[in-house]
Order: sequence, then C-alpha cells, then structure tokens
Amino acid sequence: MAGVSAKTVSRVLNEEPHVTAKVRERVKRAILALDYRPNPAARSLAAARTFLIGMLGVRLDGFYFSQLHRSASQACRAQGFHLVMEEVGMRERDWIAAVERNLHYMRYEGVILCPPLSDCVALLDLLESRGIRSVGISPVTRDHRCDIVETDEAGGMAQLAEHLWKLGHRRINLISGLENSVSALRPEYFTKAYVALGGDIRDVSFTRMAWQGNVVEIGRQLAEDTLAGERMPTAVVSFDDETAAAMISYAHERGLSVPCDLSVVGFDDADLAQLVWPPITTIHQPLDDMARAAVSLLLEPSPDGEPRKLCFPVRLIIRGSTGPVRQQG
Amino acid sequence: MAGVSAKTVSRVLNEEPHVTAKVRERVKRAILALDYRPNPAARSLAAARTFLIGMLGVRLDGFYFSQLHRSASQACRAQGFHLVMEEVGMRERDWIAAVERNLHYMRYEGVILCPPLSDCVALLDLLESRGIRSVGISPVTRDHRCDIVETDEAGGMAQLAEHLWKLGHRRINLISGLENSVSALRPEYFTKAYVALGGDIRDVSFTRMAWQGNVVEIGRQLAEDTLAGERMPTAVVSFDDETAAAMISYAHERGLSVPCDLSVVGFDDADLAQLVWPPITTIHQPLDDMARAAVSLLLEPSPDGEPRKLCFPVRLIIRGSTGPVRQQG
DNA sequence: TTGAAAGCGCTAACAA
DNA sequence: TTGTTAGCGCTTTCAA
Repeated sequence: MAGVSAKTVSRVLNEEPHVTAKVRERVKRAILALDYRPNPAARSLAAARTFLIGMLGVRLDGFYFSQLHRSASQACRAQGFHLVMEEVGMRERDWIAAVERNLHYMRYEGVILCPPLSDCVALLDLLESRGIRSVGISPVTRDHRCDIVETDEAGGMAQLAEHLWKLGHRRINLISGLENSVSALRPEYFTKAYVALGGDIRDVSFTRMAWQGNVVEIGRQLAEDTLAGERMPTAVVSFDDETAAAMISYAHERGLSVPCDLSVVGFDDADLAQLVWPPITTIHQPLDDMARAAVSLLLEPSPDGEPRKLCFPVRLIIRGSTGPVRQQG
Repeated sequence: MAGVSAKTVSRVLNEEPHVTAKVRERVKRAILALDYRPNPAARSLAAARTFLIGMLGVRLDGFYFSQLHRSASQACRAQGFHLVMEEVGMRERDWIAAVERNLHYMRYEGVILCPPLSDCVALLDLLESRGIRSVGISPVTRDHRCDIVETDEAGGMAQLAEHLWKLGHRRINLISGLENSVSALRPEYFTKAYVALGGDIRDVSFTRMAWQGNVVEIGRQLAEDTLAGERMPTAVVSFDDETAAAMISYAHERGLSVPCDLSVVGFDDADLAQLVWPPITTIHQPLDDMARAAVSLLLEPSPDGEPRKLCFPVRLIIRGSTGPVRQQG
C-alpha cells in the first residue's frame, strides 16, 4: 500500500513512534482512499489483544444498567475500544463457569463489574486468576482488590434523614436490597444521620428483600411486609424506584394516601420515578460520570498498581411522594 | 494432542463429519483433560467467521429490548454463537456510518433488528451490501427484504376494540409511537375492528408521538395534548406502558380518576404496568418466543432464499386501568 | 526510521 | 477417514 511495508501501515494505525511525519501522512491518505480497515481477528491473533471491554451485570433491564452501559460504551469507543454488555445469570447453577467460558471466548482486556457482582469473591478470584483487570461499581466490601467507582452513600442518607426529620417522620422503615449490595450499607448510614439529628434509634426499622420472583412480586411482597404491622411507619425508604413504585401502588390499593398517610422514597432517579403518581422522591447518582470514570480507570492502570477509588456525590431529589407527617388527630 | 493432527481436533470441535467415533471420543477426552479452548481470533482469521450475532436497537433500557436480548442470548449460546447488543444512536448525525464501523469491527454473522430499525431502509441497504443476513422484529413495511418476526397486531387491536366497546367507550384516543414502527399500524387495525363492532369511525381520534426529549417529557407532552381538548376521550390507548403510566399520572394530577373518568391502555406488559396504580391494562407479546424464533431464522437460512415471516399471537391483559365508561349525569 | 521474515492458532484444500 | 501444507492478516522481532 502506497509503497510502504505492511509493518509501516501497522505502525501508523497503532500510532507508534518512529515514523516520519511525511510517511505517516502518506499512509493515512492511502488508508482513507482505500477505505482500508484492519481485520480485528488478525490483529487479535498477532498482538494477543482484542480491544474489547466487558460489562457484567445481573439484570440488563432497568434504568441503572442501561445508563451505565450507554455512557461506558461511548467512553470506550472514544478510546478505540468496544464495550460488550453481558448478563450474568447469578441464580443459575454453574453460573461462574458460564462466565468463565464467556470471558475466555470474548477475551476482554478489562471488565466493569456492576453491583452486586462488584462484591462477588468468586468472580474477583476468577478475574484475578485470568489476569483480567477490572473495575467495580459501588461495591460494599472495604478491602478493595480492584479499582472502585462508588457513590457517597453516607452523604445521600444524611440528606434523606434530614429531609424526613424535618417533615416530622418518627417511624421510618428502610428496605435494603440484596445482601451484597450498596443498599445493604444504607440502614447504618441513615440511622447514624438520623440519630445525629436527635432522633431515637428505635424509630427506624428494617426490611430486607428476598431474592425470588420478579420485580413486581418482590415489590408487592415487600410492601405487604412493610405495611403489615399495627404500628405502620409514616415513611418508607426503598432501595430502588421500582420497589418504591410498588409501595405506592400498594398504598393506593389499601386506600392510603401518599404522601399524607405514608411517605415513600426511592433510589436511582429512574424514569419510572416520574411516571407514577405521585412522582417519587429519590436519590440521584451521576451514572454517566461514574461509567466514564470506570472506563478511564480500566484503560489507564495506576502507575504503582495500588487499587484506586473514586467517590461521586449523590443528590436527593424531592418530589411528591414525601410530605409532612400527618398530625395525630 | 492425543496423537492426532491439529486438523482432526478442529474437525471434532466443529462437529464435522468423517471422524470415527473412536477418534472423536479420544479427542473429546483430551480436550476435557487439558481444558483446551480454541482461540477465537485464530478461528475467525482462518475460517472467516466470528460466531457473533448482533442485536441492534435504539434504546436498550426498557422492558422490550432487555427481554428480547435475554432470550436471544440464550438461544445463541445454545447454538455456539454469542449475542452482542448494540445501541444505535439514530438521532446522532452519521449514525449509519457509526453502525457501519461497528458491523465491520465486530463482523457479525447475522444481525437482529429491533424496531424501529427493522424498517430502516438505509440500514437494510447497508446490511445487504455487506452480505450480512438479518432478521427484523415487528417491521411495518410489507415488502420484506429479510426474514421477519412479527405479532398479530390486528388481532390485538380487535381484542382491545371489543374490550373498550363492551365497556361503553365511544370517545377513544389512540397514541402511536414513531412513524416507522408497528404502533403506527394500530390506529387502522383498531378502527377497523371498532367499526366492525358497530362503532362510528368518528369516535376514534389520533395522536402521534414526537421524537424529542426523554420518556418522561414525551409521556407528559402526550398526556397534555390528549386530554387538552374540551371533548376529552373516555379511553386512551397508548403505544407502550411508559406513556400509559405518564397518562395515568397526569390524570391523577388533574384530579381525574382512572378508570372512572378515564380508561388507559398500554402495550408490552412491562413490569411497570403492574407497578403503578391502577395497574395497566395492556397487550402482552411473547417476546421470549419471538427472540428465539429470530435466532432460529438467522442461523437456519431458508433453503430457497425466500424471505420468511413468523407471526406470533398477542394477548390482551385486563387490569384496573380500564373500566366501564361513567354514565353521563 | 524503515523493511523483511517469522509466526500468532486455527481451518481450507488437498493428498494419502 | 486421517494427515499435510499453506495461509488467513496482522504484529513481533530483528536486521538494514
């Protein structure tokens, strides 16, 4: 091509040094003119690279993952990489073996772990043993074995505690999601903030999600459990907007008014939060920034090899699903 | 390996004929014992194949795509293929060039087109020129250029027309989505069925979605438009559950009771339909079956090369968002 | 700074 | 039915 060796073309394409500006220009022109595109399989084979980044999650639907995927995908493309999203069937037996096959087949150069996978020891072990770099999104575990992108959960809960406190709520129920997920940390953060405001620790009660059935069933079950006791909470804080929506729906069904009889708080600021009535007070995370950061961490390894941690702020968005607690008549 | 030539191993791996059962067994055992996995890059390079299937859609979030993706992904794996989902930024300029680069880079052996891409002529042209087989999900266009998986839209609208007719609705508004999407066909099907039941064609009015802003904004805008006129419809039929939810939410806000003052119908039977109050009457499509069928069509080309078409039934699911029309006082 | 040769790990084509 | 050879399209290594 253009009277240069294959190797020179390769050097230009890969932006290697030691190429004259003149030659570089000539090759670039030829590449454009011929619409030449290197064969990725050949490149992979020769260089033992794939330029593929994997993104592993347990549920692709829902706002959280799609948003992360979109932003990470763009960030990857900008750096000459390609992002592939994989759904991990954590509930199937041998799922780790399935992931292993997957990793082997795709040969990702790096992997982004969405919660709750960012806390899965078996998976981290697997990645480590295969020598695949990874970045975890919002893990719970403290001793990080890979780079981390997380949110200021404590800050979010502090904002929320203050909001509910000012509205006069003194019977608050917190619903946390999967055991190994960020939401498992929130009860503690919330309680601390609530107590710091002068609240009684006994005002706060807890419910935990059971992992069975689909969103609708889970939401309904949690709603029933939470609102069943005779001393019903005046505010319920859920670990995502779906469950919060289910809670509101259940309240409607029971003839309870939201927020008059019950305030409901979600998490994530998904579209859904604004599609239901009343719209859901929720906590917004900067998912775009987080995804971009994850890609950066992956593609720019830390010089000293020390695991890095990036923490992003969250923001309480107050909507109609929370209001002042009704005065006891 | 095990005293056989590389080619023999290759033959066993690819399940080619002309291998003695004995040799096949021996090789398989050796493969297991050594945990040998072929290098996909090498295989790609030599055989000019990738065993990759692409799934192209414009919005990865939302129930529709995730569901299709999950089922198609499983079907692919079962046949030794791998499914990769790509989001196509149809609103960006040069998006078709971006897709072209993508297709070139990933070298999919086949592509599944989700609506509205299944009707995109530019994309179909591109795929044809590249010689990439494709299957379209629920396209509008009649003269199919590739295999098709579609739903019985007419049947669905007939079920719905009957439902609303029996409830006494005589002022019905239909909201259709993007111009080039299945939902664009529904007004006609619905009207036909409605008229066949004895209804007056003038009872049915139409609204069309504008493609700008996010789900929330679109839903709100449509709700405002639809309920603005002085002769408000008694029933609104939306093209998806998100918009239906927005409609219900807007009705609540305006102090209208659903379904007493307004009946609302969605489409897709997304989780969301059961998370809002009242739960949304909607039309369920067998997305799992459709996805599996799409993969089958892709991997088993028709012998005569004629484009094939598979049609799946849909099912009206009646929930609380529709009810009898209120008697005029 | 550029080029030549060898080889990445498979499979197609052909020979035995 | 099995094995042999060449080569897929790049990059690595080394020589010029």
